[in-house]
Amino acid sequence: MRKQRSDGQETRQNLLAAAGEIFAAKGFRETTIAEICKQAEANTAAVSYHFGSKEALYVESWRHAFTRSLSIYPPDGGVKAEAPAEERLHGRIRAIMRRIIDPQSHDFDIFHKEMANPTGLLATAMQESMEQIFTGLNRLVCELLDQKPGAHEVQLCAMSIRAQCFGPLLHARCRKSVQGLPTTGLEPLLEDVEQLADHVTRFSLAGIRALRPRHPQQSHNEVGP
Amino acid sequence: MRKQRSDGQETRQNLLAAAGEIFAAKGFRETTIAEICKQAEANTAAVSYHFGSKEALYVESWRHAFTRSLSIYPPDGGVKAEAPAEERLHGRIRAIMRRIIDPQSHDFDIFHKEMANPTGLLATAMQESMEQIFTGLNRLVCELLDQKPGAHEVQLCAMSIRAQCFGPLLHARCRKSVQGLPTTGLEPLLEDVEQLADHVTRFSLAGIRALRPRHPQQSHNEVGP
DNA sequence: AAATAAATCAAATATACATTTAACTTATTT
DNA sequence: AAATAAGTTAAATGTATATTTGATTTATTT
Repeated sequence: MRKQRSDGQETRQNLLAAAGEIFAAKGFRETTIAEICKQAEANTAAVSYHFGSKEALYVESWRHAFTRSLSIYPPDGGVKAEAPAEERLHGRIRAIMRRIIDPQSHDFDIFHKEMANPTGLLATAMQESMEQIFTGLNRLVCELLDQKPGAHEVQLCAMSIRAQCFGPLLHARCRKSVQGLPTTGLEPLLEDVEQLADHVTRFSLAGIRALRPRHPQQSHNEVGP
Repeated sequence: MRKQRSDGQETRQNLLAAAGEIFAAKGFRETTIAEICKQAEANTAAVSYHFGSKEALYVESWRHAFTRSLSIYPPDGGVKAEAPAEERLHGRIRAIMRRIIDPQSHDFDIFHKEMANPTGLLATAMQESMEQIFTGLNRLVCELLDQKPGAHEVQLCAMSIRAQCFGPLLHARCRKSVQGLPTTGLEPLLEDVEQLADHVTRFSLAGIRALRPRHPQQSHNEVGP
């Protein structure tokens, strides 16, 4: 067994990085191997050599981006498991939002484009990845609602929260990538993720409480400013 | 001035219909003129002849789809302007959801793909169209919050509501278009739009009330089953 | 230093597709 | 019925781009 040349892994990494960035910006179909290779300072044949095909590079670059992103933004947002449920929710919401807004994170852009325009290539990889983020959120909602995981209310509330995290930020990202759009006056709101996270947390806690089976009124601790 | 041949307008309409359907399913770039023309039973040169280019057909087909959709699902959901604000909110939410879920409506699919993967061609057309739907919702939120249109709370709450309307349904649509995805057990929830609309209304009204400047407690009429 | 495997490269190949062209049909007008 | 304009058509053109090829370079081993 012979050692590999050192520059082999380097081009491979360069390709992964460039691919993540460009696939995120343009989606699978509109991305050309030529562009990726130019940015990675590699020859076009390098993709075929290192990954086999454009498709395989696509999948690998998604995994790469997601792994990176998950390690930087752990799903619990760094909030301790012993903290009150309200704070834990706030942590999770912040984690999702920070991840999406981070211009270095490309996994959500790729994800979004893949949802809108499925190639089918990421189906299983994404399914697994998303679960890592969402099951924790689901459990937390169970706890807040005081219900079993399967309950309709739980599914619906979790859905409401997820949607509020994704929607506005993807919207913001999109606006940036198209120039010449008239501004709507709510751009500053979208810039301030912390404020957005506070809002979604408060809004959602109120929504959850409204659905909770009537109990002796419990902790109404608010989270946020 | 000479009369036009009747079959001209017919192919034109066929092209618009086919284009809406296929652009919605595949997005601009992955759609080929050949496929549209095949479905419209027209020659490939017909696009050039009737619309000038693929780009122009794209824009026209969006307008066509949106106009149709708006006339079938008026933004107020058919709820009278005199009805209580809670019911009017319910109506608007239902209208958005029904429109998205209708398999004959292609405007939201095109919209979504354009957001994810902007061609830039629809920027202005979409801006105008969306406003028709959203300004009404914004005014309503103002009323519910008892605040001025520009207030941060209003923008944030309106955003929360919009996100809850779009997110789950687009999600549902996407799942249908990719086969071989493991089911998650929450598909039935997504099928039942009315239930979903009820949930989002209730959840959001609670969220809004939590943000409302303290007043003598007012009408707490619930909407839904 | 020679041998070898890994990696890179420029150029060639092949395919997919939007658009154009110019001939051909069909309906309407005079 | 001849003339004309609208509309349709098959085939041709040109461009973009994924992938392959075979030669070439580079680092490591013997």
